[in-house]
Amino acid sequence: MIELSKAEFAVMEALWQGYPAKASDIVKRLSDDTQWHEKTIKTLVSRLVKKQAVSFEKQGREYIYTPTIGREAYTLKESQNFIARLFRGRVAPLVSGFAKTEQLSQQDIDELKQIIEQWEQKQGK
Amino acid sequence: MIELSKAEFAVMEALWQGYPAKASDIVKRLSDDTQWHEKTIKTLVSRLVKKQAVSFEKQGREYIYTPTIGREAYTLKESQNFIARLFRGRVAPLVSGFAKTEQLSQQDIDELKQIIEQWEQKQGK
DNA sequence: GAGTTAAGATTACACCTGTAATCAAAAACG
DNA sequence: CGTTTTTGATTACAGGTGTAATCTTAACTC
Repeated sequence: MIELSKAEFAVMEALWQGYPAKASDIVKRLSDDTQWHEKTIKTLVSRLVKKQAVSFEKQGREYIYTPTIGREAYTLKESQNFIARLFRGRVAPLVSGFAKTEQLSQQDIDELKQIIEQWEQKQGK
Repeated sequence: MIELSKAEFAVMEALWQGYPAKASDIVKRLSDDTQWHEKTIKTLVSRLVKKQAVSFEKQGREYIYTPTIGREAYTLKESQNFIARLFRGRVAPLVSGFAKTEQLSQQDIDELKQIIEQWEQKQGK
């Protein structure tokens, strides 16, 4: 699997926001959230290209970048790894921790209920 | 917050299994799961001491190590960070990913139900 | 066309990580 | 006691990461 550092992931987020995108677009989007220097961002983009998390096409003197992996797929993989490492693969203990520290919103609860319902639907035949 | 690398976390796991513990105990426990050289483990323990994730007391020529942070507290913090970074702080989207890829067990569902019930109890006054 | 930009490529550099090997000293062994 | 062992301390070293600065070169600007 492709491994992304935190900074690299942040750049991917900017790209996932809309692609294909020019480096300057990515820089612009990231300036909203970070103080990163343009050079820093370009470095990160290069590393993403090298890792093949991002592909590009030349257009004039600029490149147009496109993510090669989807956000959903990536975050799912990462989540699996994380949950495997910290909670032996089971997601409930994590949610439990959130519950104990009052970090579940009504919205979370509603969504969890729906997830359960769907799960039981599929299960129940 | 104290930040642990993956290898350091694995050492903490071994220590959390039972403490205070001698280095040799930690080494023994880790041999079950890893191929790490004793020297490697000692290095990691030293780093943990430096990071103040672990304290020690001298006993003869050995040290007796004790974690300064609890597993629950640490994994909760880590989870919060993780969920904040990947899912804007909301836990449901993670669970949803697991559901979609059929990684929820009956046990998970049962536990989630219970979490919800308790949440509503507390909420409902 | 000559000079100026500006984009990506290359280089930099300190700190973190994984993964030990070597060193110093105290303890155990005979 | 002198020797061997074993423990923690110190040193090592390559690859990853955050955070840019410098270099090259193709593309605009006049």
